[in-house]
Amino acid sequence: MEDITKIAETLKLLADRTRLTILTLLRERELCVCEIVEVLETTQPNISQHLRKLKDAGLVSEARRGQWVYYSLSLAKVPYVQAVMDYVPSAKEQLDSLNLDCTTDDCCE
Amino acid sequence: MEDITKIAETLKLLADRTRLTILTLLRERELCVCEIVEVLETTQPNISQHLRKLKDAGLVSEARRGQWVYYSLSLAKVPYVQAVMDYVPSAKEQLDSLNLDCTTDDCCE
DNA sequence: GACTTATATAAGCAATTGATTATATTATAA
DNA sequence: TTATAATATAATCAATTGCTTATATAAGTC
Repeated sequence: MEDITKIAETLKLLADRTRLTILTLLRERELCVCEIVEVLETTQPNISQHLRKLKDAGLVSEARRGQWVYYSLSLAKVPYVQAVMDYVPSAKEQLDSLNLDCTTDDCCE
Repeated sequence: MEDITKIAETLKLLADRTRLTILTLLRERELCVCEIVEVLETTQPNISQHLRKLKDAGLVSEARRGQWVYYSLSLAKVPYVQAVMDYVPSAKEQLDSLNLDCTTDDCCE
């Protein structure tokens, strides 16, 4: 079992509205940075920096495809994070509205 | 299900080594402030302030008995906190050493 | 090549946080 | 009532944090 200091450290990553929402969005499907930026209505560097922290902790993984970098959840090794996520309400609706925009704006391809 | 902002807010309370340790200690049994101070080797106001935050969030409850105020876990209404706690290693040994001291020092009676 | 789009990194800053020290409150004991 | 022990609160401060703006890198397009 993980050390308590390490657990507290990891929980800090969840204990932020923006990052917790990012993880919740990624539960639906992998997303590129610009999609997350659009849904969360903030700046791109802000999201990139949050993603970096999540990646450093191993909570998400990235895959570049062309100009886009897609992020996806990787919670296999942190069961307590997965356990928390089970109690976070879905953000599916926010993603739906994103898709609508994309058909008109050709955002992210 | 709780709102994501509220969940992030509550997770902030767990995302601190001192507070997470306090909750872990309280999993063993209720403790008075001075016992927690002794185990965590910090100052009394520090612990009191952490306990206040945990109490305000409803994660612990207090019961005064004489000069002592005993704190205990109350996680019934926050299942995701309970879920996290299931992955935090026991702090039973730290409490054992506390008991030894008490027999000699008559700390907290 | 030059231009655009997507993303990352760096620097700066206001706000929050965890801790300390000092003081107040509450209860017990002499 | 005076003294002591347990706890709470207030003031202060250094460190951390989340965000913004500016700039750099990387990939695609013309």
